[in-house]
Amino acid sequence: MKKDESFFEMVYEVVKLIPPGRVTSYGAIAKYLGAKGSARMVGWAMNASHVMDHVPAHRVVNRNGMLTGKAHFSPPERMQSLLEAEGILVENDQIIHFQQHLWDPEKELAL
DNA sequence: TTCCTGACGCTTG
DNA sequence: CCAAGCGCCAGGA
Repeated sequence: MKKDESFFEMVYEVVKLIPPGRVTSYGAIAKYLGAKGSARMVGWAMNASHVMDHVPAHRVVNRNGMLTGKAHFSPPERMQSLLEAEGILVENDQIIHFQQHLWDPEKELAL
């Protein structure tokens, strides 16, 4: 992997690799990047994602499958709409069958 | 250069 | 079981 890029750029690549209808957690990405304890960095990177590149940040949620970052979308409901458009049911800002849609980079990419 | 903040996660009370 | 606090790393002021 390219490590010359900033931390958030690496996060973008992983998020972009998330297939439609799948979701992942900040911690999973952080762990995959080696910053297992720094899930916040992933979320922080996502915040800049909407400014840097078109990253499917709506496919990234916290470890509970809760749309904690929805507030950063425009409008916030956009996040849930995008997820439901991919076949992911969301209720009360929480993904239904989160584990079922979970896409773990360490498992899927099996690096 | 130093201090503060942040779309999280885990441990402890 | 529910609530609160600390720890993580990087960027901006």
